[in-house]
Amino acid sequence: MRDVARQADVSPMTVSRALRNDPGVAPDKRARILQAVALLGYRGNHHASNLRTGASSGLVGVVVTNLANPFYSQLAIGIESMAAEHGMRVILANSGEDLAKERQLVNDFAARKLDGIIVVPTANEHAHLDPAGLAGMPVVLAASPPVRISVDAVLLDDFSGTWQATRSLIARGHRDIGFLGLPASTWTGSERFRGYCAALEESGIEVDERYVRRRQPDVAAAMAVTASLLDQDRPPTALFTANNRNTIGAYRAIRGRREPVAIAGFDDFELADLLGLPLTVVAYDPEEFGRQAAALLCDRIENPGEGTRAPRRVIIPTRVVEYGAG
Amino acid sequence: MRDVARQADVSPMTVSRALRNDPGVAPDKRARILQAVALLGYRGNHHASNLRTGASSGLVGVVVTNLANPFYSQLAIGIESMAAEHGMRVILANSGEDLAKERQLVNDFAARKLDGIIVVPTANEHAHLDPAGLAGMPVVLAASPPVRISVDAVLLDDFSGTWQATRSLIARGHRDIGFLGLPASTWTGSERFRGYCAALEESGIEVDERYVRRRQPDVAAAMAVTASLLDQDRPPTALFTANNRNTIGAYRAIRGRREPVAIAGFDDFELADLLGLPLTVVAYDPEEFGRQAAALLCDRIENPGEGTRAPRRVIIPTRVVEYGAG
DNA sequence: CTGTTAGCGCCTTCAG
DNA sequence: CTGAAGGCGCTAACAG
Repeated sequence: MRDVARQADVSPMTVSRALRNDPGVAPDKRARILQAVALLGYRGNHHASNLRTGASSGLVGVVVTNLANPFYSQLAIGIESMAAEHGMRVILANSGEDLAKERQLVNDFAARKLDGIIVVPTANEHAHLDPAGLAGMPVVLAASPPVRISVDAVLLDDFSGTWQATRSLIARGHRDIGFLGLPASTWTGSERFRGYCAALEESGIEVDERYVRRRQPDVAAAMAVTASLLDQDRPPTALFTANNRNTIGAYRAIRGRREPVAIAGFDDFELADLLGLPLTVVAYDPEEFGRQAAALLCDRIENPGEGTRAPRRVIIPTRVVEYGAG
Repeated sequence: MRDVARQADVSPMTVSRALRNDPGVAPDKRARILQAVALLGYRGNHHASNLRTGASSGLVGVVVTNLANPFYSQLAIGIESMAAEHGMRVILANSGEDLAKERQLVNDFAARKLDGIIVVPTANEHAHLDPAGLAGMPVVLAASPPVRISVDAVLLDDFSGTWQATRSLIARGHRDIGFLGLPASTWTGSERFRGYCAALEESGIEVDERYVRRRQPDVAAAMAVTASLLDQDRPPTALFTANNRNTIGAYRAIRGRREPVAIAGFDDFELADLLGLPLTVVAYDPEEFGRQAAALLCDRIENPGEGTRAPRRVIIPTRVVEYGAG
């Protein structure tokens, strides 16, 4: 900056002002300065500027559990687009469902003085996500409500989406319905199981633990587990699958079989309508989910005064979509 | 930091050293310092530290053209994973195929003093991507070779992948083969068209411009264009589709029709094997693509001395996969 | 092993 | 409208 000042024959102070579009710089000097900047290829230093102003870094951190799941990529896309509308950029990181890594990422983000973070928590342990311990950095949780901390959250309508989709299986005459779920300790895992149980109960069907599985982290595992479900005595005639990985795995396991098995699953996905099996999905807009999370966060960032305002919850609606046999 | 120093009854310098795990701090003082840090909830300031050391920010920037295309999300996943192995984080941004936005993003990244950037260029104008104009910040291009600048690049084997896939259509007796391409000015668009032409030529088939289309940015457009291709006199009996968006759009347009149309397309995608049509795809590993790009970049970052070393090119191999009729 | 001094590049403040 | 002085939080380089 000194070099630019010398080149333009003004003081560094004037350069600083010109570059920030401060009103009150003589047009001719401004022109000289801009020319000098171009000539020297000068580029400001955000670190120095942020250090002095203590100003925002213009960065939002995002921590998700599994980027390989298209749901999380789409979430990231939604966050990125809303953040861009607020002039912010997104730092993306993957916790891989590892609580220690999540903690480390959050701490790193706080040290970088990010303006805020959006986290899909891996576990129910949220103490490290309390803004009070993060220099007041706003936090928004996605897909899981806060536990013993007070922050905004965006959630899906897990319970009633699952409930309705399971009902639609029952309405088609199924009574032996398998459940390919998520770990019971997670919010989505538990809410979706609750929805499944509620639908069975209201029709007087008992939940049979022989039909319930909860440990299928990827498509291959879901395939294997589906096969084992169907190979037992009196196998289920239908399945509820708790996310898109399970739906696709179940579909792959079923398609080679003689006896038809109906599927209802959480998450819509591209080409779901073309699978050539009757398929019910609990659909919602994952990008909108991300946009809502970013909107909550940007609001907190832009209105820091109201930091003590009650935490908000946004519920993303779901709808049940029936795909025909193609 | 002063507060911590006072609390621990040492000088700020010692705190600084302790926090950076400098060897040569008495264990008892170190313990006192860590305790004080915990008590006060102190957190270092990256901006100040970076300002002083001029050191790396530990951040890699990524600019892609269209995050909504799963190819780019997977690319980002690969970059994120390799960057994480090198202790770096990723800032993700979307240019939306807008050159002005790409320029702005790159400039912003340079001002933030990122350690390096990976860019999927929107156009053939690359002057703004020259490290010489970016304070020496390393740049790696993805999916497009550098034009009039000297930087590393990771490319797909666009030409021969397309050539082979088109040949496989010809081998099955097709001679009227449509081409759903990408804009001719892009590298991938041009290379894939070249591969298509080469395959036709070697079999003595003339390229018929009536069968060639290049402006289908999304699935809906690809569907509409496919319908118009097939509704002309003497419609093509097969199609080569230049990316996954076009393949899926073409598939959707074709499946309701009476006369069968074969498809070969660039990009593999989930569920491609289940579409119930014979489908040939040019497959490769998009995450590996991202990992290779990040590896090139991290190498440049970690070995800055050799900045003048000749630019490298990594070609990601493709293979042709034939999916049966399901 | 520890503290002192000085300054990274910028911006707030105040005096011309 | 412009410039001089000083300091944001941290850490090299040196001196004890």
